Amino acid sequence: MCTFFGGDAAHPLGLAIAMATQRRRNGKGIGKGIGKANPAEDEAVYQAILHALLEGKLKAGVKLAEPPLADIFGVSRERIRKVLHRLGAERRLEMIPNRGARVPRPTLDDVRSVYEAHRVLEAGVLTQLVRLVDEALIEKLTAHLAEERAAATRGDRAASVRLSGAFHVHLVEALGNAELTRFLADLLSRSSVMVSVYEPATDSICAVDEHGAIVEALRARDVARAIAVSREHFLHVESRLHLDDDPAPASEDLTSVFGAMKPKRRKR
Amino acid sequence: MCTFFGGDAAHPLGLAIAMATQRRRNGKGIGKGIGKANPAEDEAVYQAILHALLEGKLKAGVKLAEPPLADIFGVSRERIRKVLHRLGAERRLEMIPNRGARVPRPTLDDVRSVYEAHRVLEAGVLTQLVRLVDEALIEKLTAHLAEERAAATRGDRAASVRLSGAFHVHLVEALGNAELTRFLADLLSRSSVMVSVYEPATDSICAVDEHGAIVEALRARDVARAIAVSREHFLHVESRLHLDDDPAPASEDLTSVFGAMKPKRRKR
DNA sequence: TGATTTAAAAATGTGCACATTTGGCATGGC
DNA sequence: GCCATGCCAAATGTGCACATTTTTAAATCA
Repeated sequence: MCTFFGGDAAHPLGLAIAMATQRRRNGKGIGKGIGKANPAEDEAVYQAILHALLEGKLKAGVKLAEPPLADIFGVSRERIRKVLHRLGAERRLEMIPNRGARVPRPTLDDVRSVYEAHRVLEAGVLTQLVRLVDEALIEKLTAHLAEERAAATRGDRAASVRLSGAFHVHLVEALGNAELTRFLADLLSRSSVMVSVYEPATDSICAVDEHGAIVEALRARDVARAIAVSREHFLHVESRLHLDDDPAPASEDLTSVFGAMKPKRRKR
Repeated sequence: MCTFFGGDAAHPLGLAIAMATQRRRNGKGIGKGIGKANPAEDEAVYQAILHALLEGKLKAGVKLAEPPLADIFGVSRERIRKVLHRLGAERRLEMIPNRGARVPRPTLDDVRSVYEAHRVLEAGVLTQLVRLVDEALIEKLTAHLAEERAAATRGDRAASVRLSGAFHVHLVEALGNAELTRFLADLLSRSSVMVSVYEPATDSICAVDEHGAIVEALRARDVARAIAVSREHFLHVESRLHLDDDPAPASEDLTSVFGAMKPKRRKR
């Protein structure tokens, strides 16, 4: 059932390969010449790893060593190092001193914690939203519901998952508060990593009706009902969480994960 | 009125100076000798700068250049650099490419956004809390109220400010959700920086009664009332926000801010 | 054979030497 | 007198050469 996934738009992978190819080859000989200023390069590597993480291509527990990544992306090791530490600061990677970076292996409690946080947050959001709700918002949400339903009947599971998460994003964004929006995005990105372990997205769509009930309560400006429905919705999702029995050895081969990008040179 | 300030306990400044003094002096001559592994050193510098930020010693807009900081703390520039970038990733410092780090200068809207986020979050927290509230929690909160009142009558403004923030921390912590607790801590730390610009803490205590009303509503398990009171409380605070007319040139002298710590050697 | 020790290889962490960029200041032109 | 331009000092960014630590493998011993 509904695994919430943040709605990222552009896929900067193409950008990554473009920048990787255009790297200069400097004679490594005597020439001490160095400092190259390319801020886009950092960003491209960052986005590539982040996307691999969000798309679940990087399985939980996988080690992200610096040398192979530097080789794959065709950049210096410190470049990789900086990105890895940044992802660690954002709590998207687990950094252990002297032992490198790993994709976090969340416990079941961690997952529950994230879902509960989302549930509590949305209760607050709805409380505030009933004060601001207008026809335009209702229409927007209704249109979104139609999209969800369409994807569901069409059997497009990927779209269903995406739209299901987007619904909740629409709710917070309606408040127009950057802090709250960021917080939700944080929760969603974290939950997306968990999918690979506790895949709650086994059976198909079930959320559309519940989402519709929330919109209905909003239209009626019935705070209590909106919160109650939202709560039930989340508890419903949480109850479906289960440990994936077959941990799936998790392909340790980073090259296959980032294989799409063409580095200066591969392994040799 | 009540400026919320996260309840930090230990003051790792002593630690910082201790580590600064015990730094080795290596002959800077030919000896290429290098790599020293001291994880506590990073942490000490990080905590020192963070605390200066949270305590408002670093005024908004101040430039945090690497060389002087490296000199003050007696560590290498890259050490400082790493810490600065980390603080930037946490959005506590404003990082501009090729132009270094500055203490952020939040707009009035930024401040309002933070307070609004706290307000919305607390609405959600209270919604969940009325389901879990028990005698133990009520007693704990009541005891806290007594502390607040004591500090107020005693005229201890610093304690009042600290306890006022701690009250809201107690509320989220009661849920036992790490994500939510972290989010609140984030909001509080951000608002503390804003105090230096829009000091909302001009007049003394006013929150104790409002805090008491929240506890009262919790005891009665009256969600609507709890949220309403909380909301009023926050709006009350927000309404007192005002732009500080006299921006106070902001002592650009970093040495005076971090003067407490004894480096290997000062300016010379 | 299995567990322990030891040595080699790989990976992480850090200071340093640069290159690049920015900011300030003086000089010169209008 | 004021703005534009060029130059110089300072600050930021980055690759590299190490040291340190961890991990892997081999070798030794019980």
